[in-house]
Amino acid sequence: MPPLDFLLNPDPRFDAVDPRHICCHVMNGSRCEIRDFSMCNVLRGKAVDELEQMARPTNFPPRTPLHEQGAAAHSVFNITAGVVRLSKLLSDGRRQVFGFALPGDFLGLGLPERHAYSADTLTHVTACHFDRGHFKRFMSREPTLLRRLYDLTSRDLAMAQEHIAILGGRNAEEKLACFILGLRTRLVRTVGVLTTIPLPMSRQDIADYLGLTIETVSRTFTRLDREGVLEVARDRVRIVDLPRLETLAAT
Amino acid sequence: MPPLDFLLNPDPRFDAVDPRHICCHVMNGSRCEIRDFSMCNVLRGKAVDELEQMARPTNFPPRTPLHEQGAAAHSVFNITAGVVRLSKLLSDGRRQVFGFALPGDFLGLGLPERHAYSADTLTHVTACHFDRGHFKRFMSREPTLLRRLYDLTSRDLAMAQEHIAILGGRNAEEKLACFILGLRTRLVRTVGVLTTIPLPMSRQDIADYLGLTIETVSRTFTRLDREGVLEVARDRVRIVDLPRLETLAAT
DNA sequence: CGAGTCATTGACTAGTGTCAATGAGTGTGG
DNA sequence: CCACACTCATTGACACTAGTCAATGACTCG
Repeated sequence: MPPLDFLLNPDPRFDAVDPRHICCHVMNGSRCEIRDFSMCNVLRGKAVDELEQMARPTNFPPRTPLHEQGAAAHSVFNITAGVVRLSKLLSDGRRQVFGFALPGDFLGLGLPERHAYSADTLTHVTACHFDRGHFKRFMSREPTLLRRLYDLTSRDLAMAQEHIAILGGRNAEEKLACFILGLRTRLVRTVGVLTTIPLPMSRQDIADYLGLTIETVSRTFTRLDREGVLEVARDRVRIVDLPRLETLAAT
Repeated sequence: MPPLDFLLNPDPRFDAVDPRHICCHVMNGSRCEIRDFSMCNVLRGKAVDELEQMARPTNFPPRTPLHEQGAAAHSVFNITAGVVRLSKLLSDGRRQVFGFALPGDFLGLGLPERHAYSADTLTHVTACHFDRGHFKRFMSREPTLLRRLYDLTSRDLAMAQEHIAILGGRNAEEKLACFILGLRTRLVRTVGVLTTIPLPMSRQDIADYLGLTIETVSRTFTRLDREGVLEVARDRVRIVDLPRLETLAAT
């Protein structure tokens, strides 16, 4: 799947690129692919250069923590490639997955003192790394950026409410349909419309996102496959019957 | 329950009070009870007066809509007394309740073009009503207010994530324990610590908040009552065994 | 090639949902 | 003031979805 290369496999030459011009103007030798929809797209002129000076481009291998729940928050991140799992380990041993951050997503929106949840890479990930203190001060000098982050937080809140509605009263089939279609929608901005949806997360991650068990996720995938709605593989699903999937999701 | 009068029964003489000084300084002839923790508490001097000019104090009887999901958003509200249910009717006929707004809460945080959900009063409610356009312009002139609303939105996002964790993997007993303790915590800022928690919402509302049915809510209340954890009445519960309730909630 | 991880499948169980009847509380009109 | 209708909550019987436990299969990595 060539259009997903960008998402899943950042350029290995990344490390060689001049770090002073990676984040908001130039990346991998060309224009930054995510700037159009990223948090920094409201900045102009000198402010962009200033943000660039602060940005430290960073490369994470798969299954690496960007930050841990409860730890003091020193950093905020802007994801430029790859997929990050946002989750929290609860006191009863269960893990709740809140979502999967994609390129263009900003981690650390509320600028909290301590991270409320953990962020771990599922794929190779490249991200612009900012010192939280520097970023906070920069934000208070730049009301347009503050306004932008406010809107992004509002969007995240709306997404969380969608998530609540999915968890609140749906059966396993409907939950899974919502999950696939939600992922599909969010991938549009980076890779365009897809019929094959990559699943870089494990069945356990999907189960923890939907409030199900891994067995139920597996069985439900199998059933949707048998019924000709999806073609399920370990790391991707192909949408065979979009109308029926949409009927199941029925938001 | 005298300390709950403020929450549930606003002063009937409310309408008679000089409307020019109701919202942020003076209410019911005395200092505004919610200003300390409300969105406007970051404003000083002239800005407070300006906000007051914009605020239209409004009185809503029980079971009245403040706004409907999907409707164009003309207003934002700051709740000064009473309880408001935030919910959304889904396409399958189910109703998802996202939460219950209490005095000091601000409705319309993202300043969206259209309301994403409905807001209906459960009790008598008094609220400062603002024209959305005026408020938006005022906010862009007042970075401290923008910053404050940003923080409030981040707090709402954290609450939504709590809600997700509650819905994600708990049984009915744990969900109900979380609900009661969550309500208790949020009531602290207005009425102080309580052992008797008022329940102005119906069993159906609780069920729709927790992703359960009304029957399961009822049965679970009955069991917690039999086991000596709660004393359940139609419109309130008394916490008899707080430690056991906290064990059940086990966040 | 073997160990290890992750996903699938099956058998059984437990917790909720569904359907239906009863009970309690509230408001209205005679 | 009481009777009635109406709404909401409780309780019971039963069904069914999803969870639990266990075994097998598929894939990856050294």
